Amino acid sequence: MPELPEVETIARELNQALSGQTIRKVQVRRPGLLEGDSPQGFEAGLAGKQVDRVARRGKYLVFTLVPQGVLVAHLRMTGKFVLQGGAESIPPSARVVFLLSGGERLLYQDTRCLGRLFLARTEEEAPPLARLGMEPLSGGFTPGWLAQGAAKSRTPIKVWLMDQSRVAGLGNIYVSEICFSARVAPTRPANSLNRGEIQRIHRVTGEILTQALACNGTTISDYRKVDDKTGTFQNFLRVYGKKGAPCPRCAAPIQRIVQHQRSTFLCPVCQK
DNA sequence: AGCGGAACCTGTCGGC
DNA sequence: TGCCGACAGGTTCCGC
Repeated sequence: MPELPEVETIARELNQALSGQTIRKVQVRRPGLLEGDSPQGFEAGLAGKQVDRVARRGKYLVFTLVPQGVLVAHLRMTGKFVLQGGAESIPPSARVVFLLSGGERLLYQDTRCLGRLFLARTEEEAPPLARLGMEPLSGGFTPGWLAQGAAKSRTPIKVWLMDQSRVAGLGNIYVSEICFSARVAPTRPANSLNRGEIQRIHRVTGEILTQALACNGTTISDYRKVDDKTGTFQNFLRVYGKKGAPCPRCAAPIQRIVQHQRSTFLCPVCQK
């Protein structure tokens, strides 16, 4: 479910709520979500650790622990972290329960159980993080960098932008929106984009992610903030999920196609 | 290197 | 009402 703006929103809220808190006890109710550790090893590795900070890398959440260790989480499609008071009842979709020293509980909920949690000694030692590419809101994400990478690949630009080892954090919703705003057909081979098109992709990526972040992300069905509230960027989506609706630029009907087994939404008239 | 397809899971919605 | 297939903010693995 969540892409960069949603994961960043969650990371900020978790950082605010958890910094300085100690994890008293952990209950793993769905062992299949863990990578590497047994439930016992995972629970033992976290009990008594203090959360120093929570940050985002790509679509991963990284909890830095004191005295040492990191907890890494990927929410995949339906994962969410929710804070609740100790008196509330724990819902069945809570797959991992973190009991905090302050009496609150942090729930990892995940209907589809596709998410993954694991422990590592350091962020550098967490293999999936090492494979991530450029952060699209970082200074290194420049038109020049984009042009150089795209020039080497015949992969459709939508699929190229979603490859986490190239650009880390973009997913199905935002890439459809980026291609639409940049007026580039998502099926275009990455190496066919000219300088102006690369520059437009670069510019609108920053604009869209920044605006989505200001909206606390996009809620279509599952995504919730840590306080269980929704994001609001869905009100600004221009093509995602809008098959048949008039294009906001030229009024032609928005089309849905499938790329890489995922839905892509586009305007067949004004995206070239 | 790169691409397509299946697998991992569960829930919901639309059509017949 | 009920069943069946399609679809869902993602990633990884396998075979060609």
